[in-house]
Amino acid sequence: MTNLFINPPKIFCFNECLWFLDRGFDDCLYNISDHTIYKAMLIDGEPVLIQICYADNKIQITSLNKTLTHNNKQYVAAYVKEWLDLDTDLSEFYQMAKQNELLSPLISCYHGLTMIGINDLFEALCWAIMGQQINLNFAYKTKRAFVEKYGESIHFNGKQFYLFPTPEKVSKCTVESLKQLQFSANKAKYIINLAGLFNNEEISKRQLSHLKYPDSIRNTLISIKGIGSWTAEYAMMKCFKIKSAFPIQDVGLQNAIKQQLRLQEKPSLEEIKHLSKPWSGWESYATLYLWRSLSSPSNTV
DNA sequence: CGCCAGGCTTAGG
DNA sequence: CCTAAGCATGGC
Repeated sequence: MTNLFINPPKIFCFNECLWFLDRGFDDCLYNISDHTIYKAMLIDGEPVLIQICYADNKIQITSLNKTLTHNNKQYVAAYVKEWLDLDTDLSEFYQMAKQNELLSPLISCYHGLTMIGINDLFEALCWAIMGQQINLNFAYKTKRAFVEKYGESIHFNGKQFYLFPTPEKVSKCTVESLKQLQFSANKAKYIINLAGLFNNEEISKRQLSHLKYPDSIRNTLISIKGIGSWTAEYAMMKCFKIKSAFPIQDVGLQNAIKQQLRLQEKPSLEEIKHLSKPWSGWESYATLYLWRSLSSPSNTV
């Protein structure tokens, strides 16, 4: 057991983050109970269970099954900062949002919500591919089946905590085996192919992080089969934390805008382009808050 | 049966 | 660059 503490950013609300994480979907890669997050992560190649809670205005992290060295602690702190986007100062976003018809109610309702991400690029891309064009409940169901079949896990206090399957493991899956988990044949192909690219180090987060412009990251991602612009923008938003990333064709975004503005029909691409002009530079956060608005309570503001 | 769900690929302008 | 068609799967 090792404890460490992180100071949250100025604009931050742990409870809003907890609520988002626990907003009604069955995510198999963390657990929430008693205002605490439990998540398995890899430290020095070894699965470790950490808990994250909030006390005395600090984020408190505890490793539950391993004593952490000084370097381990730094790694875990960096991991959590990245996961919860704690190095982003939201002042500028909030200032813009305050003057925006669509966003101003949302930043007051969900004040302090941050971009909870997916640190691992392979996981982010697989998850985005799994979620393409199907309802989210079903997407989480297939993700659980996949993770429980191919992912490592830690047993702790009578529960299993899972890690996302590695590219190495997934690259050896067959289309048939994934179809049994209710993947479509195409998605199975895309994910197995993607796993091969990661396994052969033809693609990595580190390599893409060095690219100078978001467009070059986007173009590299889109060149991979199964990754279109929605998936690329999703990964840029959730994994690279690029603030201007924007899955503009997202059907959830369309529904959120329709609901917020009480439109009869979903807004067209042109309407969304127009509405999103003021968000320039913060499109990813605008999308996050609109997605958040789709989950109860406070379905409409 | 029909329509929808946090789309993608391919073919053809 | 843009549009349309075809594809694929489960939930309601």
